[in-house]
Amino acid sequence: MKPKIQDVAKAAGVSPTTVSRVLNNRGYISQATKDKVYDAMETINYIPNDLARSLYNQKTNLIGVIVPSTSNPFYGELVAEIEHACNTKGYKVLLCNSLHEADKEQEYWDMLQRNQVDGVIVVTYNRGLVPKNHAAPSVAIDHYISSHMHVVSSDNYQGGEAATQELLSQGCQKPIHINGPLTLDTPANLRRQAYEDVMRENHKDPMTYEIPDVAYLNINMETIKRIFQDHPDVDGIFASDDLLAIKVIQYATSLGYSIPNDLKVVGYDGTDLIQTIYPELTTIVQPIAAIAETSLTVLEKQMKHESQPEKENVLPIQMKKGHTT
Amino acid sequence: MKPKIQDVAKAAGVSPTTVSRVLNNRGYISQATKDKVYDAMETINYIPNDLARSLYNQKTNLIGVIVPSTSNPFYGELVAEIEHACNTKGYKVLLCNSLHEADKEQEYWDMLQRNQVDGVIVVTYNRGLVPKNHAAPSVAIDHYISSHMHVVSSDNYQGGEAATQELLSQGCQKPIHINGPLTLDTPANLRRQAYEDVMRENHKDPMTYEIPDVAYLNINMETIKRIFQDHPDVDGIFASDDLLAIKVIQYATSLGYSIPNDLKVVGYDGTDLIQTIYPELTTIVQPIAAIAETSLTVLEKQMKHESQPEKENVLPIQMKKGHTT
DNA sequence: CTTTTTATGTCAACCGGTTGACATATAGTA
DNA sequence: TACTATATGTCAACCGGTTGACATAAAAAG
Repeated sequence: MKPKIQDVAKAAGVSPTTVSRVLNNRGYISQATKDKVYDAMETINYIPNDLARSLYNQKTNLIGVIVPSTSNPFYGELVAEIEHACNTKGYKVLLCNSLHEADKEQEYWDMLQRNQVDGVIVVTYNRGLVPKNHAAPSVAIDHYISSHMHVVSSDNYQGGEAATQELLSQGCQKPIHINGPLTLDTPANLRRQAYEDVMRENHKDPMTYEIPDVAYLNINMETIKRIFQDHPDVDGIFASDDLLAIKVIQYATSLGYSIPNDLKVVGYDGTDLIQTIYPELTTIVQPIAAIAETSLTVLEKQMKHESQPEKENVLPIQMKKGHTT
Repeated sequence: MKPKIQDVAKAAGVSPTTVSRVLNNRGYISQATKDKVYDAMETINYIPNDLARSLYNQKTNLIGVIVPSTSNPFYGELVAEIEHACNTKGYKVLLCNSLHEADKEQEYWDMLQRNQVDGVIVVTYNRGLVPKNHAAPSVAIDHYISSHMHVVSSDNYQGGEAATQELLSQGCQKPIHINGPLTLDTPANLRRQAYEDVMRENHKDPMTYEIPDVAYLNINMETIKRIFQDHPDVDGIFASDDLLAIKVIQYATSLGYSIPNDLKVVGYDGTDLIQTIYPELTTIVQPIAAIAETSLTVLEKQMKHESQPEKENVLPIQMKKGHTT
């Protein structure tokens, strides 16, 4: 049997209460006793049971994180940053990959609640899933999950502006925007809005294509092909994520387009990974670490009830100019 | 206050024991009572407390997963597959990113034990860290952590053979191997061994370079530069992972080498991501999903004590021929 | 030589759910 | 009618650690 506090007490020749006092730094304890207790814990290999502690304390230090999938580099990096931020502050991460499936998201929410998580960070696509009785602090990254949930995102409008202006300033006459499904109510739609606004400001007709499927890596090449069929004279593309941008570049290159001479391409996300293996890509860099930290801060504010966090937290993006524009 | 079993009992007009019986399908319960109980749970928004359950049951259904970082696509995909396998079988994943730091790994092991995880899946680099008293089932992926820990890996020797033979069969006279730090005691070193064996069988001198640092994405370009300085006539490179292979290709291209005419390159890992954005890369594909599933199976066998799992589980690799060889 | 402060022990309740033992009552069956 | 299977209740112990109340005693301070 695993040693418990009783065993430590016996080994150290003190009472269980004293052991608990040592462990929680409560009341008066002499250094000698502390040493005895720690020695005893060492010799009998005592490991505190956080389950029991959490049950009594009504605090688990668990944070649930729901993302589509860590196999996508953006979410992989985001999760790594969230986990890092959590670890720094003593929280532990329960990881959930929703795979864009609504029922999975729902199951994960329930699971996290059953496990008494102190908070939930969610990057997910399906609205209205959050149980109405969900009392745990929660924050959504880049998505409007429900009207009363806090949101952290990067400045998608600014990003859309920067991308579009980059294409125009590089001389594109007919830049096209490709985005994900607009049925999703996400701040990322502001990227498209910004594109359209900038185009109109420049007296150009915005032209957008929509990728119907959000399934990861299952990028619908049909849409990309259609763009080049419809507009062989396209000279600029603003893709709503880097993978899409790379797919566009590959397809365009296969058609004989020279990048950036015939066609300029801007991506979005700017993960370390893509920047490493595709450094030539011009892209809008999201502040992933800052998003992670801000999300946790928002959660903590909710937990401590001390100050009401901002409903919407928007973080600045950066443009990273490569050789594709 | 969150509703508890007592509240459900009151709302349903039954005893707490009956509610528990309904929840755990124990003893005799009439359908009518079941319905009453479920209805009551619904109306008062009851959510079972898994902490309390786990405490009594001595089973948390938590699996600890320690990887260097999910920001690396290989680990990102591996974690996604592990989480998926766990979810399918009712386990939950506590995620730990060790960042290759020994003390972090140690802390995570301790944390996982305090949280009473049912098992640990670890992909880590530092030997001898596992607490001697670590009783929880555990399995290492691709690394020999301690002499008595079970290991799951892909067939690294076969992978090394396949990669080297591919280069030779494509006419390389002087293929060079680049690998990670050999101080790490990992089955991945078999890749190098296989390379050396195949070279000798073909009466060639093996030539290997070692990347000193394991820090992610912090690939030491110095080593790559040195290879081309030392051997401008190099005509084949077998890199021990895809990112390294891509870096080599980029550098070689910048020097004016034409791939695959002047230089052929084989990578390793074959993640979906790299296959998507760099489909031209010839690489050795690790069976990531199978590794994840096997690891969990090994853990489960240990948990159930029913059958002793194999000490070492080696899964077959596949070569994916692209246009870089 | 009191009065505090420090140090430790005993005991029981509690966190929320589970389970075995035992009691009781109704419905179905031999 | 007697027997059994079904259905539900009461009660207490337990999982492992925490905490408040209270007692006691030695050391430090006045």
